[in-house]
Amino acid sequence: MPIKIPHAKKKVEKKSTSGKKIPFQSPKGMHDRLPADFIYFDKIEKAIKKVSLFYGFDKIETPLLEDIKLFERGTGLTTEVVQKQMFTVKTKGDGVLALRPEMTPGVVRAYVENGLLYVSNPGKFFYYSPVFRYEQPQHGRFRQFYQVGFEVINSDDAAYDAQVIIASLRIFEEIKLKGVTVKLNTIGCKNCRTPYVKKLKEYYKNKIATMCRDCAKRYTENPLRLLDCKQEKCQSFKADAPQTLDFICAACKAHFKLVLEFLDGAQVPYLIDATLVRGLDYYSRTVFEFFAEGVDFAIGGGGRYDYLSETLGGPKMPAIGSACGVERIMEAMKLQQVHITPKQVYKAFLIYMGDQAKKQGMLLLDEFYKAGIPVKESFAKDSLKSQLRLADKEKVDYALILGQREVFEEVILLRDMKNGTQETIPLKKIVVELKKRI
RNA sequence: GUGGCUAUAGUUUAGUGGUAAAACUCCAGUUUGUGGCACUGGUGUCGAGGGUUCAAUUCCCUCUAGCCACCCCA
Repeated sequence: MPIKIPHAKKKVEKKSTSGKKIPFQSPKGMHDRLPADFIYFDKIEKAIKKVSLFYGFDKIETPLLEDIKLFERGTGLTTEVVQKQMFTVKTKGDGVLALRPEMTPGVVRAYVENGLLYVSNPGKFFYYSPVFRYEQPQHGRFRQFYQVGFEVINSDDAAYDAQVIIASLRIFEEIKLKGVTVKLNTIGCKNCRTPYVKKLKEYYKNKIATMCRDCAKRYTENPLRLLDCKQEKCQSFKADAPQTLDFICAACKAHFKLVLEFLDGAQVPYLIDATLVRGLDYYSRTVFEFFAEGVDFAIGGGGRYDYLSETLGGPKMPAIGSACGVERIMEAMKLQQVHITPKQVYKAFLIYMGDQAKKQGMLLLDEFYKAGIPVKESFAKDSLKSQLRLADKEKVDYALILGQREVFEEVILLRDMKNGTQETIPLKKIVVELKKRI
């Protein structure tokens, strides 16, 4: 076997700029949203704005950082989200802030702190905001992600349980997501949950030995979650476990029944899932989750949080909310190949030849700005061919061609990109003429 | 936080212990001021760092990131 001996490596100076890379990456689980993604991102935002307008929700935005205690007390110390998933920031004093892992406690805080109780009661809000969770990222699971959601604060009316669900479904409808289903359950109030949990523990008591390890832990820490276990060996226990519906108090039962009636009235199809419990401590009564066809994770969820305000030291204010993961919705849209025709923003493209024309062209863009007509340009490319190629790619209807000759004669060529015809128009009249045509 | 798989151009993917390939995209050109089609050419420190070796993109280690399972959730 012949061995080729190579000559010494010669460092070749590369002139290109494209080979160099910045030795930084976006942080784990945090991603750039590039221009192309905004057709989805903006579509969802547009949908929540429209739905909110018609269902009477006002936009709210709270700080990215909050006192860590807000989440410890609100979201709950026993939750995974608070125990392990918060990004924390030390202030220069001795305070500790947390990047919000969810929106609800902040919104409730803002509602009380700003006296909105006297402005809108119940308070109905929507948000479209980033939240942060320190997790092991995976498909559909990120450390920074957007949530879109509704909150109705200071009402225990079942109509709002239904409305929050309906409004969320309307968003999915607006963005043409198919096969969205709602799973629904009630987990009772503070009066009836304790006896129920007792019952549940009684049922599971002699089964601990045969349950999975996590369930053994759940048994003492968060018994409700026993119902949520996905382990094979625990499934058989779940079937015969006492169901919340059979043990909740009359008031909770009546409330849940009302919610269902409102949903029935609105012809919303739903699925009652007795094993549905949620991961945050503050939930009570109605809880729900949204699923979309072809996506294996929940795209959203929510429920009542009748005691959250009290827990935070505020007034008694029953409330309900929902939150959906924007990236997960986007993923579902892509999977379902939801077709979005991007709006044609640019109807015309400015093409120049020569420095004089370039200067003249810049002034012309100002004219179009004043006239409210967006015109695309490419001042970095001097050749006519390149500029026309770009104009073609932009799919504009017209190219405005300004060469030396035209500058001299104070005219401009208006080229119809569809049929290739072009006419000469006095420079002074081009704004008016273009406006006429688009 | 635990276990596993992966990492080659902007993208999707070949390939190799002897300085890398295709398709699409992008950029430029195919003569003089006109896009789409076609043709020609260009753009890569093979994720980062270290080790073994005469030689590493290839083998080994560490790190980072992505993905999968668990956990949890949006």
